[in-house]
Amino acid sequence: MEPTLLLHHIAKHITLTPEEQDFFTSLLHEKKIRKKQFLNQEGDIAKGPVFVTEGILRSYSLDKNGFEHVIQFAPPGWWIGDMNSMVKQQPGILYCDALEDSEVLWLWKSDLDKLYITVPKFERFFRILAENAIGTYQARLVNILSLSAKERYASFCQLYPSLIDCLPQKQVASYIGVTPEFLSKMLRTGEGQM
Amino acid sequence: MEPTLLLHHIAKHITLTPEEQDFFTSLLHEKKIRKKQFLNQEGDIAKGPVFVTEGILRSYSLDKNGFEHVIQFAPPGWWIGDMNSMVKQQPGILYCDALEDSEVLWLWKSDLDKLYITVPKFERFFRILAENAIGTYQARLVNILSLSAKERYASFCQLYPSLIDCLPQKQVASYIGVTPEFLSKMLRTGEGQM
DNA sequence: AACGACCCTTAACCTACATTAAGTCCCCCG
DNA sequence: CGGGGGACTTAATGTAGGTTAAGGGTCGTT
Repeated sequence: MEPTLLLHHIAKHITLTPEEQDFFTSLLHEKKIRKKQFLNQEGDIAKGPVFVTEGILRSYSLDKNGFEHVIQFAPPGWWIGDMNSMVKQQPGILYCDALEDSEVLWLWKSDLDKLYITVPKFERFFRILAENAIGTYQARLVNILSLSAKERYASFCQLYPSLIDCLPQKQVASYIGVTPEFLSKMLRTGEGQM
Repeated sequence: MEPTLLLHHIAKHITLTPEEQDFFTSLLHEKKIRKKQFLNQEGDIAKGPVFVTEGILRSYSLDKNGFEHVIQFAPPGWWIGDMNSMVKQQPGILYCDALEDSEVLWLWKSDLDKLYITVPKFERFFRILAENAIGTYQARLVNILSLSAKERYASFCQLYPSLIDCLPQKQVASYIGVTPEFLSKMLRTGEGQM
C-alpha cells in the first residue's frame, strides 16, 4: 500500500504523531479498479470515504432515458463518493467508476467513526475537506445556472487544465451538461469568440 | 437574543456543558435584516457562518445579463452563505438577501477558529453540518443535470413543501432554473402529466 | 383615492441545444 | 491481418425553454 499522497494531503491540515499516523494507516484498505469497473452503483450503500491515488474515477447519475451526467472527476489526490449514502448509510443515487485503471484507498464508515473518537483531530481534517467541497459545489451550481455552454466549457478548461486533454471529449461534455455532438460542433465553430 | 433554535440544532449532534454553551452564546451576534436588505453582495468577504432564526434568506448569483439564479433558500433553522468566501476569507461570488423581514445569528470567522480550539466538539458539529450540505448539493446537481423543468418543479415541491406557497413564484422559477414566464406556462399547461 | 411597485399571465416569436442518423478514424483484440 | 467497438464528426431536423411585449391584479404608501 502506498499512502504517502494521502498522508501528505492530511499533513496540510493537521499534524499527526507517528502513532496516530500508524493507527490511521492501519484502517486503510487498498483497491485496484480497472477501467470501466464500478466502485459503486446506484442503490448501493457507500462503504466509506474513498481517496484516489492513481488513475481517474468519476461519479455520475443516470437519467430515465439512460443518459449519464457526470457529477465529479477524481484524479489522484481527490476524494469521491455519494456523500448522503456514506454519511447516512443509505442507498445512493450516484454511480462511480474508473475511466482508467486506477487505485484508491478507503476506510469503513464504522472505522472512520472510531477514528473520530480516538483521534479527534480527524474531525477537523474532514470538516475542512467538507467545507472546501461545499465551496466547489456552490461554484459549480453558479456555473451551471448562469453560464452558457461555451462559457461552461471555458470555465472547465480553467479549472481542470490537467484533465482537459486526458479525458475523452464525451466525458467533458457530460460534465458541462451538453451532448457530445453539441460540444463537438461548439469546438469547431467557436474557435474564436464567446 | 434568542439562540434557542440554534442550541437545539446543535444539541442534535453534540452535547455541550452549560459553560461551553455560554461561551458559544457569548460569541454570537444578532442581526435583523429587513426584506430586500443584503447580508452579502458579490465581492464581499463573508464575516462568518450565518444561522437563520426568523424569516427567509436566499443566496443567488447574478449573471452577465443581470439575471438572478437562486442557489439556496434559508428558512429558520438553516445556515446560509458563500462557503469559499467564509472559509478562505476571500471575495465571494454570491449575493445574499432577505425575502422577508428576518433575523439571523452569526459569529466572526476568527471567533469560530478560537471556538474550534477551546471547544473541539464544534469541529464535529460543523463537520456533520458540512457533510449534510454536500449531500444536498450533490442531489441538487443531479436534479439540474438530469431532470426536465417539470420534474425539477415537482422535486422542489417535494423537498420544500413549506416554502412552495410562501415564496413568490419567480423565486421558485429562479431556483429550478427557468424563467418566471416559463414556469407560469408550465403550471397552466401541465396540470396533469409529466 | 390614486399612484407606483411588484408580481403574475398570455401569446407570438426565437434560439440554444437535443435528437437522429450517417459516416470516419483508430485502436484493441482475435 | 481483419473486424468490431468506441470516440469523434457532420448535418438535417426537432423542441424545450427563452425573449419580448403587453396587460391586469394586488398591495402598500401618500
